[in-house]
Amino acid sequence: MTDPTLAILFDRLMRRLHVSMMAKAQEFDAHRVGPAGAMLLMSLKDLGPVETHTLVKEAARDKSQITRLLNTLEQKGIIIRTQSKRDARAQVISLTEAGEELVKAHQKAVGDALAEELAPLSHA
Amino acid sequence: MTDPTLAILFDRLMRRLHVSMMAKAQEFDAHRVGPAGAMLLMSLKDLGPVETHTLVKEAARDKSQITRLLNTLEQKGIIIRTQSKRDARAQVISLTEAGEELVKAHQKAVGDALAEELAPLSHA
DNA sequence: GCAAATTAGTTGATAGAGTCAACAATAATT
DNA sequence: AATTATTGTTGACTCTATCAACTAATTTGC
Repeated sequence: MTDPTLAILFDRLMRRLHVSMMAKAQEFDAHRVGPAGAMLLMSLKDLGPVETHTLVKEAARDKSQITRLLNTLEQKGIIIRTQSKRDARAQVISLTEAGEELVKAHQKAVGDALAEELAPLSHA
Repeated sequence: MTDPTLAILFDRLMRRLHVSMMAKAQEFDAHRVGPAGAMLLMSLKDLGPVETHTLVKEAARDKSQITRLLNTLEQKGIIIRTQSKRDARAQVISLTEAGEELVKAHQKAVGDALAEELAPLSHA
């Protein structure tokens, strides 16, 4: 068994990160994808074009939620869905150019915010 | 700037923890306080009896939500609110005996789940 | 000591995220 | 070939988050 207060620390960290990001959202979140969208985009950036079910596992969210997130991202021209050649049921999700731009901004913002939040904890 | 993928890892960890806890909830969450309630109880256990605003800062949640969480916990006999002597506006929140029992079970469950989730990551 | 500003906590309204079950289409199993 | 599992979508519902307004009490600044 691990110290359960670790979970509290992580929870608090993520919460602070969340509010910190929301506070500065207008600076980088031009397309208003929100924190959930940002996480998904960053995963997509790391993984490269992948099928939806891979994103479901990666993001540890319900598949229904991923569907809906992808819908809004697609409408905004941030990702595109293409038929998978391997599996006729599946779709391959890719970042558009606009998506690539956006995800860079998000990565920077998250990285900066994380650094801010972690700084006071780094000696603990 | 810190590596933003760290945020994805934390997010995923907390999400997995969440589903893991929900899956086994009937084993320990007799009062059905849910994940949010569990976190609050564990904070309260760590801090000892404190005024509400301290919990607000600790949990990094909106105060309105803390109020509502405390309402349900109070109704279930898990916490009690007493007038603060220091400040007539404030209340001191304490765990009842039932609360103490419950929080121990939660701490164990969170600790175990965390250990499970961290195990495969420990060499990364 | 008193008006103005701040803080503690509650309530209401609304939006967002999570969960769960059902479903159609395709793929894998045996 | 028939059964079973997987992929992704939709609908319904609950839970969580956010924001503004409000009362009451406390600090602050003059």
